[in-house]
Amino acid sequence: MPEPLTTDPIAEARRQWEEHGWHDAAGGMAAVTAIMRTQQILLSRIEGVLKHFGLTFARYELLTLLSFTRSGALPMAKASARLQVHPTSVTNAVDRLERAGLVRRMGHPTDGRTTLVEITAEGRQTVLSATTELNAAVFTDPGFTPNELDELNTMLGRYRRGAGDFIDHEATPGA
Amino acid sequence: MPEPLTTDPIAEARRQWEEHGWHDAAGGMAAVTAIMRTQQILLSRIEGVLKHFGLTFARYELLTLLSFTRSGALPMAKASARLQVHPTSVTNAVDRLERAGLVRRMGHPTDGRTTLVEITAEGRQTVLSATTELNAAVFTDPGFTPNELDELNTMLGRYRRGAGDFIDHEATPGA
DNA sequence: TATTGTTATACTCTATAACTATA
DNA sequence: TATAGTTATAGAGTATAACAATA
Repeated sequence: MPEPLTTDPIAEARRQWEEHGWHDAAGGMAAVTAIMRTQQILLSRIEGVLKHFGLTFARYELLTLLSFTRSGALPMAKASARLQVHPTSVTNAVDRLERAGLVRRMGHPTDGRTTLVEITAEGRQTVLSATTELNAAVFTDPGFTPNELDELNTMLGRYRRGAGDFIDHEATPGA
Repeated sequence: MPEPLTTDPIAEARRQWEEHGWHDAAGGMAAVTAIMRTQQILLSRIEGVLKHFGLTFARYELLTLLSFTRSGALPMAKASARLQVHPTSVTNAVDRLERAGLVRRMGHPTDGRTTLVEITAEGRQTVLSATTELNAAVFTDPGFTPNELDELNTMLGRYRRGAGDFIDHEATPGA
């Protein structure tokens, strides 16, 4: 990685936006770019931890989802919908996880078309260890104050709902 | 894309975190996951616009950076540092942009090692059109209130500085 | 005819290592 | 010896299209 910058590149971009007269868009541009960059930093921290377990964030999320299920199994399409990723991404993730022995493919008992993904005992063990380390290394102190976390959860929850990410009754994620 | 969810998957994950006794990490997990997801939504909106210009977000950012330079040119390493991406990513982006006629590679006048990237007239035209459309379609109304934008800029600016993203004197990006 | 999932293909960005050329 | 950049290679996620099997 390169040397540290001596000035905030996003603040600098915002200044340029203002100079070009794009006042209405400057704040939005800065916030959107900041979200992009923050995601990058967080993802890099997370994947640094998950690497120890041979997992990527996408595969970790799939394992976590399965581990929270009563039966430990889910149809591929359900996993795709819940994780909000493309079906081929699930196929790919399951391929890798299956090769690692963390999940297993099974036929559906009544619908011959659907494939069930089931987490294995080893998968449960792995996701538990990974979560423990992730919680300690990132989630317990992600770099925001408790107050900021509440604001983020409220604000982004509202944003995601507005973007059609989910149809919710009225529950507010924050607090 | 799959059918819309009837419940917020992040709120659901948070509930599971609480149930497992991971109270200290639940809020951080939810906020971090929300940032990830929000980034995905925003990026998809942005790339939907940039597609009309044959650009990706990474290439758009490079073009924008060059267009804000006095001379319209920058050494590869400088671009890498400013955009906070890997040198090979810059090489790749410049390859594509050069093939599209939007930038041009030039030798450095005094240092034979460095390559300068210069934006072409067509590149300037393209980045201006793209910015106009991006501002209208996304940045002017990104889905957050002006107040929320300020909070995001302040909060994420502080976060990025804390993460060592840049060494700033004291300037606060928000407001 | 519609749905589920896989395969093939392709295109991102990212990262490491090996290499050339220059300072 | 250190720096700048390219190349080769590999891996990740994402996406479209074609296809098989089943409902």
